[in-house]
Amino acid sequence: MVIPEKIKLALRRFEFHSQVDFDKLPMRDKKELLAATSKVLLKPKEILFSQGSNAVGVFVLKKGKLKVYQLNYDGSIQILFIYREGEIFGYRPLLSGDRQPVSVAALENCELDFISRERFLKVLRKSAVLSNQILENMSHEFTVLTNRMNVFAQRSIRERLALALLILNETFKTELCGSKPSEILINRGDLAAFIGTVPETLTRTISYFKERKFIRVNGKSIWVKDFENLFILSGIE
Amino acid sequence: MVIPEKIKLALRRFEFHSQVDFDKLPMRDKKELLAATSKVLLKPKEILFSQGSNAVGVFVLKKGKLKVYQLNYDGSIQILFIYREGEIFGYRPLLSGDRQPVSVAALENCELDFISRERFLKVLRKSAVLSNQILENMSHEFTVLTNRMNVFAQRSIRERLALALLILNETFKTELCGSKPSEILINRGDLAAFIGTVPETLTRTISYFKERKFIRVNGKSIWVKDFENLFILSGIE
DNA sequence: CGCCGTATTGAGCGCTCTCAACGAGGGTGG
DNA sequence: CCACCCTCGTTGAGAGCGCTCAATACGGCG
Repeated sequence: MVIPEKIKLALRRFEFHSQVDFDKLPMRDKKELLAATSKVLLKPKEILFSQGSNAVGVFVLKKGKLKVYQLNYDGSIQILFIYREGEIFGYRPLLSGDRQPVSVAALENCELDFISRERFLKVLRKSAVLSNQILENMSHEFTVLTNRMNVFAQRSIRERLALALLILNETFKTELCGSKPSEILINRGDLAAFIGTVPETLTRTISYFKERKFIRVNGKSIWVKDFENLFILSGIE
Repeated sequence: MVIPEKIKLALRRFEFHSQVDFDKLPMRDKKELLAATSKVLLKPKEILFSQGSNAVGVFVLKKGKLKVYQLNYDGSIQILFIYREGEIFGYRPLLSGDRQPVSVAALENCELDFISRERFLKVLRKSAVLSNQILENMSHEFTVLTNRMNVFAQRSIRERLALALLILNETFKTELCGSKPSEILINRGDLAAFIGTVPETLTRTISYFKERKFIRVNGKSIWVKDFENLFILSGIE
């Protein structure tokens, strides 16, 4: 079960990897940045911060998965990204001066490092290596976001789910997986919010994929079986 | 005809302003950056660069309007942003090493300055002021993009058009307008591609707004008449 | 065992797409 | 100057996707 190179390559346009490598920083900067981090622990569904709040600092996700989402006036939610271990986030509103445009909550038990606004900005201002890494990350993420926006604007639910499953197969990858399909463990409501639909429609589309043996389902968990066909269905060329 | 403060404030979450202020740069950096720019002129519909090409440099739009879009495998296009005078763009793929994720073409006669990849990166690497401005810009644009993505994923065509018209009212603002509504001059195909629909549906929705006197239409041009109601309709709270 | 939240299945409807025809406007050539 | 064409915009009819509402099944937990 090896994912064809062609698919991996195309998927990169849709995958975040906001993984700043602190080891590349000069030792002095690294120490200053990481010296005074504080640990944050979250239980499933616990909210880290909410849309509209002021940005207080930067977080590094050490363990677990987070959802980043927006709440709409009608109560519906849209999940914009799902972060996995290693991801650094929360720096964008710090830099632009905007309020938090999103809310962040835990999908499972999470462990995070918190770096305060002041400390982060101080190191950023003087460290060219850090600011270059952030620039590089954000540039890529911007590309990813434009690609995803196109998908949301133009594609059917079936196409979006096909793509979402390929993305989540990466997000849920662990060392144990190797090249095997990941166990995508997420409840229907969250998955629906991620592809921008309602749980009923999602369930029907999942059944459609299951019938055609594109995926395997067991309880909440989903495994991709047929990467080729999901890729074709996703229509990302 | 004054736009209520509340609406202006909410719209900021959806407006780009990638306007790097070169005057804030140290004179030496500014000179180095701008010394060797070359002028580019575009006629309407002319393509500046295409999706998948390598990033060759950075552009500053001095005059005119550009569309930034993606072409889908089925031939449909999605306009992601519309740039106006003052906007700087093209630096993101330079920084992330991605290929151009988008194509750029002129909506009207355009005049641009071109800064080569090497020169831009050279100045960026040593100028903290420039890299901070770019960071700040990109952070805000990221926020805008997440907000727009949510709209595309969740909202009806009517809601999207209401929002699009409020955004374009800003994009098409000139000194002449003052606080008066702008003349939004864009053909139906492009406007449809901007809100993620087809021209037929767009026309019907425009008629709907026209009947209710939310907008005024003359040929291709559209003027917003009722900001309050369009704002409510857009559902961005 | 009963309860509550979550997932599935069904029925029906409305929005938006597709396909097709027609109209308006601008440019070109006779 | 007029006839023609080509593109763009509008209008109409019909179909299908995806939403809502409602009922039922499932599963973890007290």
